Amino acid sequence: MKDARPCSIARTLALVGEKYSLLVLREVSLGATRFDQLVRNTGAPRDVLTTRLKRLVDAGLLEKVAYSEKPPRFEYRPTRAGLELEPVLLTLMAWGDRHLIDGDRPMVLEHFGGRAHPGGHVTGHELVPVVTCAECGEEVRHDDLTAHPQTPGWTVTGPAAVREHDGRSAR
Amino acid sequence: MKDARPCSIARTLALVGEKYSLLVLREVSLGATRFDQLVRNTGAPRDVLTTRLKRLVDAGLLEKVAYSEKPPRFEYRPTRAGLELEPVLLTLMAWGDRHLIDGDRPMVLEHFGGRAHPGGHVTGHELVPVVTCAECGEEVRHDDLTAHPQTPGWTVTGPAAVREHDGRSAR
DNA sequence: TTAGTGGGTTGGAAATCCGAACCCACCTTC
DNA sequence: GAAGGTGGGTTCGGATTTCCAACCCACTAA
Repeated sequence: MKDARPCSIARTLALVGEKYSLLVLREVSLGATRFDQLVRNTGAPRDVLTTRLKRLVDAGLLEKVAYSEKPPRFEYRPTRAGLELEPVLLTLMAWGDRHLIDGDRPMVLEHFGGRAHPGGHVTGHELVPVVTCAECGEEVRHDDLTAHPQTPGWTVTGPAAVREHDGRSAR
Repeated sequence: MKDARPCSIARTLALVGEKYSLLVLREVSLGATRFDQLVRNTGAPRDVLTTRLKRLVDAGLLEKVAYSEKPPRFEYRPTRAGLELEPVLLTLMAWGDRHLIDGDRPMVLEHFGGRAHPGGHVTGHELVPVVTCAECGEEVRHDDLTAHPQTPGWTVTGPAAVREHDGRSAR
């Protein structure tokens, strides 16, 4: 990855884009925080898992917490930053559910939103994740976006073209 | 990846989780659809890019459209399914902007939402992507989720644990 | 004619991934 | 107290992938 467009997507992927990294985060989010659980549930080879865990801990996405001395044993808990990657996992899962699944989905997420009625039955509903804009509250559609690269020399040219500092429009 | 938890995240990543694949989708979403643009903007080696493009076309995320005969030249346009991965890109970018950036963000997305006033000035605002639940409209928080694996033998055990087959509700 | 461009393909070196085996400390059961 | 099991790794050699530079071919422009 020599000199590509400077981009937060690329930088994030440099951190968690290696094989198994996001699956590890999925598992710790689900509560499987121990080494052998991670081996079983992600399918990663043990040595690969070791290096992934090291990397994620160093990056501050996981923390290594001892749950036993003698023998020293650790679990890997997601930090706040790690949990904040959950939206990525949710959108990946939603896409896979929509495009890759033949029959039933392999996992259903139940969402307890809408300020649970105090005292009443607390009932959830199925989660249907959608990306919206915090500013205006609307669902984000591709055609409503315009990209403004901040680095000179890395303009965009397509339908989402930037119309910068010169009267004529791009393309 | 032998036998791991059956999961749409894993299946989606098996498709687009290889190095550069998501960057390719970023670029075609931005309008850079030609081979050498993709080489420049993603930083991928040309041969790797060739195999990635082949894979994405086969999977139906891109379509190869001729824009010149003699010599035959193609561009790679995102299909609807490909564009539907944009939420993944947006959440990755949002995370990187929040956690990885020292100074200014490398790219700002302008959102034209809220049903543009017909005739008036069409002004956008900065996009702040948030994952919400289409069912109840609320922002999705980790603690509001409960996972229900559908495959026997792949239960979850953590704070998002499943509470199956016993009447009491979660939380 | 010479140079340049778009879109690849090829070859060898470098990095990564993989599975299995091994290790060690502890706990339990016979 | 020997035998086996478990949790958490490390080490090994070999199989894949990735990388990068060089090359190729068809065409266009100067």
